[in-house]
Amino acid sequence: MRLTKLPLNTFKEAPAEAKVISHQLMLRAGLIRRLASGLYSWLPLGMRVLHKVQQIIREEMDSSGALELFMPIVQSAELWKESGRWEEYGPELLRIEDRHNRQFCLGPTHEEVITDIARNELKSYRQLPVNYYQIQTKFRDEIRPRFGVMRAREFVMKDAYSFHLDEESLVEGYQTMRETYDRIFTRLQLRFQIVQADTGTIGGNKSEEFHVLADSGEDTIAYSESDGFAANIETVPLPPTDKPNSTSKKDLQRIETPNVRTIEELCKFLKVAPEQCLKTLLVQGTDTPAVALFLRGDHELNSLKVQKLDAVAKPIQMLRSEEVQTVTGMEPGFLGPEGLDLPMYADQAAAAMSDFVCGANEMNYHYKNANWQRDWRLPTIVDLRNAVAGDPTPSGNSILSIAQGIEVGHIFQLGEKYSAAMNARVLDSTGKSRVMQMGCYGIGVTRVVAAAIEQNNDTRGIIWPDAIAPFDVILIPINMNKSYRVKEATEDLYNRLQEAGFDTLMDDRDQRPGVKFADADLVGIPNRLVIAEKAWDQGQIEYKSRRSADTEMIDIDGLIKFLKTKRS
RNA sequence: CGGGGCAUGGCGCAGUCUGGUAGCGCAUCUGCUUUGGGAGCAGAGGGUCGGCGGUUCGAAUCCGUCUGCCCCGACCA
Repeated sequence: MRLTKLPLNTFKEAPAEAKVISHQLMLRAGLIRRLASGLYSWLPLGMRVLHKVQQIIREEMDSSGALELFMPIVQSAELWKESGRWEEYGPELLRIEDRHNRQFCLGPTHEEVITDIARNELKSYRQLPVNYYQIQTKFRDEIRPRFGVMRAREFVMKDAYSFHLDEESLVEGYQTMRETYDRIFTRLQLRFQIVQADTGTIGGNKSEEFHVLADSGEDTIAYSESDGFAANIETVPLPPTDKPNSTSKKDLQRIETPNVRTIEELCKFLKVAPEQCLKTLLVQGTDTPAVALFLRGDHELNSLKVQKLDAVAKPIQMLRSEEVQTVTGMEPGFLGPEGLDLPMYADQAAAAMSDFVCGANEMNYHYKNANWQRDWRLPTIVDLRNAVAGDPTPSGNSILSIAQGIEVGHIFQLGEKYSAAMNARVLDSTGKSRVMQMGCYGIGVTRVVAAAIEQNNDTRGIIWPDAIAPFDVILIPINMNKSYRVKEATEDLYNRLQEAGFDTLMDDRDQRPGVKFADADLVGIPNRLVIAEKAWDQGQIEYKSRRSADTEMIDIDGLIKFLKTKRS
């Protein structure tokens, strides 16, 4: 590709709307443009990257034995009613009507459609197992799209669905996909981690997520290398802690704390650590206006764990400030265990506290040196919090570390959730009709691009992994317009590189070298060749890897061979 | 949806408090010079100041309202 044939607008400054580095760089380098909130166009340069990612995914899916197909984005409401998700899915499902007032939705995922296909096409156990996949646009009307393509409303996803006669086959198929994903993300040259996960709205039994490790990731992962354990933090169970010794000699003190509402303010005001504070949260109850939850001040509520409590209404909802007032007569910020006539649950760590600080259930007052049992009945003790660094692993053999991750893949053993609801059956070898077992497997294709940039960038711009770079090599001629020899050499080199199978970009623009270098760095092409008269006359060319700071001189004769060693 | 902020040429911003007919940098176009890390000079084009309504002799600026976007919380590939 000649740069004079590729309209490329790069920006020195990132648009103000972009906050994370991948979003900024994708806009600056001219990969994507925003149409509306959560909707992005992919420009030609970005499209090349997207294609390379898709190509790798296709190759690995195909070689795993999966079969590619293509399903509509627009799906009929009947199918969704059949699976029960028309009601279940909520406002994230964009519902539309056609001219005949028939109801449709934009597919956020394709379980319903594929199950419909499967029940029509698959009749016999002899046809199983089957794994269908597609690379398609999905639409989810996210409450808050953000970070550009990383959490867009419209995005490209590779989704695969496997069908099996029995659970054993499902587990086998799942394992194959797990290995396939491992190969895909390895080929994409991403640093990733497989973690145990919750199944969320998709449903099913077992599921694992593939996370690209990056500080900007929205998910938190707890792991221990020595223990071989990794899980999404929301799923990590925590072992019981020791019970408090209720033999404290300190007296309960009531202290005036004017306008001190948050744990942070409380710590500053009373000069105590968050670990000594008790946090009281009110969530909506199933049969009661509220349920009180107690956590240690430095801990975070784990909403999945909370939702397992029967007394808590699902989905979990924190009481709003006014609701807290109606229920307790108190503003949140001064809540505590004192005299609360509500179902109460204490996290294990909160229950183990002694001589703690907590709200006095009276405006502008807190208690100090509070103790369970002596001062108030100890609530039901449950596991309510997120793990933090230093917590034990479930095996108890090691200690957890915490990292941020971007979820780029998710694999599920769905079981019979959809096949049973939609009556997808086959005959087994005895002629008996059986509900098929299903697995489903997703990769966020557009998200992978953003994740790759999050992991690979510097102050100058993107540093593409070789496997997904829009071009392998960029040619930068110096003074091409003045020097006929440079022009000729560049053209010649361009042809030779293309023939040798390198995706080559030739910067034939009439620009100063500085501009070309800056754009090459910003766009992040892995290999750069500079053609200058003097060196060329000596049979040499300057090479620089995007990843390294230094240049080296290469003999032109050995150039192609040299570049091949650079290609992984 | 709740809380906070922003909206001025393609991008980044100033001007708004204190009303007087729109400006800077980058980008774009033309010419000359320049040519190894985002060049210099000279010139040019491009804005109903997010929309609507009001106050005023006069509104980017004041008031009302709507819309869009960004950030913080619940969703997810």
